[in-house]
Amino acid sequence: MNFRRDERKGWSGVENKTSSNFIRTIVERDLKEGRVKTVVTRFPPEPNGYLHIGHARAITINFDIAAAYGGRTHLRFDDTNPLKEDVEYVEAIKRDIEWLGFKWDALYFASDYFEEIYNRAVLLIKKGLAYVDDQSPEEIRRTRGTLTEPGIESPYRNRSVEENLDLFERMRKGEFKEGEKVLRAKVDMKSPNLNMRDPVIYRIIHARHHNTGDKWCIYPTYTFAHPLEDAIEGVTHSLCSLEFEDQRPFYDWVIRECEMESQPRQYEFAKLQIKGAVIGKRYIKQLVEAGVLDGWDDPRVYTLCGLRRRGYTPEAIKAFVRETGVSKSAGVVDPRMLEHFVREDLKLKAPRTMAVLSPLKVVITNYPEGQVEWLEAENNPENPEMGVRRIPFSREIYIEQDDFMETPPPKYHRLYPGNEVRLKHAYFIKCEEVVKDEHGNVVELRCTYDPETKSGSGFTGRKVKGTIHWVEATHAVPAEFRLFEPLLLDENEVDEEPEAGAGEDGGEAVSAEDRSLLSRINPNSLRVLHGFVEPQMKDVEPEQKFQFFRHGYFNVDPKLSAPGKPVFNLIVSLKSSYDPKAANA
RNA sequence: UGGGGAUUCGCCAAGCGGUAAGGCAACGGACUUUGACUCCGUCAUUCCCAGGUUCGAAUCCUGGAUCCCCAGCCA
Repeated sequence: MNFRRDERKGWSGVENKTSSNFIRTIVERDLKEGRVKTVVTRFPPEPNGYLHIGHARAITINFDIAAAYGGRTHLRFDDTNPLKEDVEYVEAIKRDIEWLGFKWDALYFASDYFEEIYNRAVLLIKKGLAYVDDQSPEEIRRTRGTLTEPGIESPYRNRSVEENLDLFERMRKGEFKEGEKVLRAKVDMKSPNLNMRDPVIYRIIHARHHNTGDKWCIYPTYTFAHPLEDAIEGVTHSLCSLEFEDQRPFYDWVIRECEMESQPRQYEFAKLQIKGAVIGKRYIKQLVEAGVLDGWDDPRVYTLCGLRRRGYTPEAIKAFVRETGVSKSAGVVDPRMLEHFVREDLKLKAPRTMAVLSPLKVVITNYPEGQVEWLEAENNPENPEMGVRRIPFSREIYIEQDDFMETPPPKYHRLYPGNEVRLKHAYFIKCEEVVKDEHGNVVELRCTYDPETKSGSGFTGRKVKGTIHWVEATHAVPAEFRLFEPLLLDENEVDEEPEAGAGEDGGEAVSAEDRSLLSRINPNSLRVLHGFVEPQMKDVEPEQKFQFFRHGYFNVDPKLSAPGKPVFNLIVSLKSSYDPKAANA
């Protein structure tokens, strides 16, 4: 075995690879042809919620592309709608990006550009390419046409430049009510692309903005603001998801007609979907309110704070996201791929320790009463640099209930009456007697040990098929274990917001979909067990990660764990080729 | 009878006219004081379908099929 650091993989064992993709191909071409000198990308979240694994992918793609070609990546809060945004989210988003390990080269707010964006709108008006429309939202919708029919031009479409300028300025001054007037780009009401049918580029919102306060009461729409934001910052490659493809012609129109010096280009890639993942804001909110989840950071949910609390590492998330690639075909990834990367990352990082999740008492009848010996145990056989620890052994220990069967199926090589197994780091023990309560439940095992078989003694007299873990009873630290299964019974990802229907944003109306979501919840998505861990685990730190021998990787829950009262979240179980069902069959 | 995209192994995904990378999963086997890890082996004569061009096509052309997105003063 080689424990030296692998340059490509680092200590985590997670490879930092990135394969070829269509965006890299484009960037390389742009660099080669000289269209672009320095690659500039951006991650532009709206501060209206918590980041999830899909964002982690967008973040990684943007930072990786820039890093690969010596460029820069900006973090830009796309805060053009004061109704939805809050500083709480800007802080949470920054924290999550930093946790992932990315450093933005610059941080901006779209709202910092409001004056500039306003001036570009004025330019459009002066060029006869934008007009103030007095139609109501309903009228605008009705006259937009349909997918197959062209739209109808607004009666206000041909107002004079002077009138438009005056009206737009008065909009800014707050002379009108919300919905009374909007500024529209004058493009083509007959375009087969609905986004070109005179899109609204400014609307009136009398609300306090988290960044600009009450300075503005008109706000640019995404459609208009985004290309300008990109151009102002000198973004060269504006990467977004597939649903914005239809938006690209207008994006280019804005850059051109607003006479922006910088010429960013938009490219779209498919969003990442994970089978069974719950990431939708509305759903999580609903499940928190219903008491199913205990917050945005519930370990069963794929928000970054949830994954973090569960115990997923940034390295694992990034490796996963990179392995997943970038393409234009919308696929659904198997969550086992993510699991693979945490196991891979934690393999060398996480100390091994023994934890009994469902204890069964074992008395070693031939071991002297009152005697305690301290055995040496390696902390990570795959990474000897992690050293050793001492663990107590005595007459009474706990083993896992699953590691004993009174009438075992074939090929069961754990404990059963008359069988001998090895206690990890300790001795062979043999089950001599089964103690039951009045209901016939097994409550205790009486075993004998063989002093000859002590671990490390070099004993080769005979072999046993099974090695099981255990915790010495008198030094055992009580601990809580939280085991997770997929949140949903079926495997469809829940990400997009459902049709708002009666309850617009934040509305409380319960739709049929909402009800059906509750009925899809896996009742076993959370199981809480109470067992024991080794004595040195008493003073464990939040977010410390361990491999519980023969179980899996666990994370110290930062919310629920308390000094002396550790609570562990199952990150991912170890793989296993042992199938109890098959064995029973 | 609108427009824009997609379609390569069970799942992601390279490939860009020269004869199908890789990862996940799965399945054999070796090793094993984790039924883990590791190791070794297997896993697309075929790229949605049908024609065509070419010495040669997953890659080019023609026609068709299926799926996704777009009618917010959301982003």
